[in-house]
Amino acid sequence: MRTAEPASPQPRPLGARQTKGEETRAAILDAALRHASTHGYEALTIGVLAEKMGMSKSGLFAHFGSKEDLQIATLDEAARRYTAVGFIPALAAPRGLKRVRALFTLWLEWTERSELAACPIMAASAEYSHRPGPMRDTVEEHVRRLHLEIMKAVEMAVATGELAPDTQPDQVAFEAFGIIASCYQARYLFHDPRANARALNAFERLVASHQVPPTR
Amino acid sequence: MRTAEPASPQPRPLGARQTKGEETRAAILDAALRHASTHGYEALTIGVLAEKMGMSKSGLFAHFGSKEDLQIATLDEAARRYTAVGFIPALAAPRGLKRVRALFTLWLEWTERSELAACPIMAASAEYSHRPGPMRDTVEEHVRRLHLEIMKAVEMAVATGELAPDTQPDQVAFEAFGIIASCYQARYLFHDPRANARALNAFERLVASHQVPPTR
DNA sequence: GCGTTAATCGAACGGTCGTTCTATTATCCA
DNA sequence: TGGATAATAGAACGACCGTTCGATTAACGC
Repeated sequence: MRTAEPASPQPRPLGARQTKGEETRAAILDAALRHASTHGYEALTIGVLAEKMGMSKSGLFAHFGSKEDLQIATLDEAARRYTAVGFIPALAAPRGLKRVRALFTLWLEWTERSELAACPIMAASAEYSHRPGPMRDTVEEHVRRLHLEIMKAVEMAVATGELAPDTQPDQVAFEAFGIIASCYQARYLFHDPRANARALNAFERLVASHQVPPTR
Repeated sequence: MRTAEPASPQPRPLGARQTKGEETRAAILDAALRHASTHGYEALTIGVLAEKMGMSKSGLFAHFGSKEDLQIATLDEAARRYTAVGFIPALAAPRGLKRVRALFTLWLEWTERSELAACPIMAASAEYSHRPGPMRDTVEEHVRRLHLEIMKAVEMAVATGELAPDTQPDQVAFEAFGIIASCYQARYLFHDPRANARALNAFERLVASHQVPPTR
């Protein structure tokens, strides 16, 4: 399926100036990400992207070994941005419930903060969860990693005594993912202006149900 | 975008035998639904479908006015099946919490009961929620209808006194959708055998949090 | 059974797809 | 600044896309 191997050039020494090629590649991935987040990863065609970038098909193609590599690189770029915009900042919150809350709220907001029309990771999850292949493997890895991070944050909230000791971190992560997914549906399919409020409401009820009861 | 108008033939008088054309069309929609539920609606190409059916492209095409009509007809067929398999049977349960529960569990199971690889409605929701057009409008209508039905069932459970009077039916529906979505992700992306158990667990916690407290 | 209409086929259309070449230009390091 | 190399362009490929059309075959109502 793939051709040669121009896909990922060696990472340059840190701090080195960006090559023209790296610059172009980054610009392509930016356009690809925006396009994929509204039209899906399968709609990432070389021709459309090349026209959007004002360059030739073959010129654009040369930055990636194949269309599949372009798709994967776009998905990886999405994960990189989420990590930078929605995850790392949440680690500034102190361990425990505050960090869990920070993770959730940033997660809700990162799409808008990144000026994307939708969450490109959840979109990829829906698009590829049923289709074996490298794209499915990649998105599974990214989503699984996020799942684990949420579980870790919940575990710490149990350790600090803010959440009940019988809290099941994986169940909490499962339900948190559901709230996010439903929020996206309310936001984008229903154009419901109360989508975020509903999500926050659901999250607070989720947390409250695991908080250590005052009596007993 | 569309050609003539062979799309939907007049509905025959009830009980009349099925025309050869209607039969073929139904068989096409069956194949289309199975294909779309794993590969997405955008992957519903005339050529692939024709080969799957063992007929010519133009022969298949003649049953629909355009590719878009085929996609919409496939989505409508999905909704029709869900209604028959996952919704109507739930109405056999008595009004109140039992019916809410029946709606939820059937909803969880209808995909497997229909031998589909995924829920074609949630898949369509994810695929088109960001893309204006007839497909988006159609899926929005179907999902909205389901949303309303769940709200109605919850309202009845409030009326029977099984759920607290301050229960917000739309919030419950919002969270129920989330649980279903997360279940699908766990099932299909993670291959988590406990996906259904997690979903039922989450649903029971959702219901319990709205049940009338024994004291107070 | 026959005539009419419905259903299907086969070939062809202009387009776009991903990909491969070769040639040309731009960038970068010594 | 020159010479090696990276980046891009252009044309072409075979394949498939959705769609049209005219011819052919099947199904149906009388």
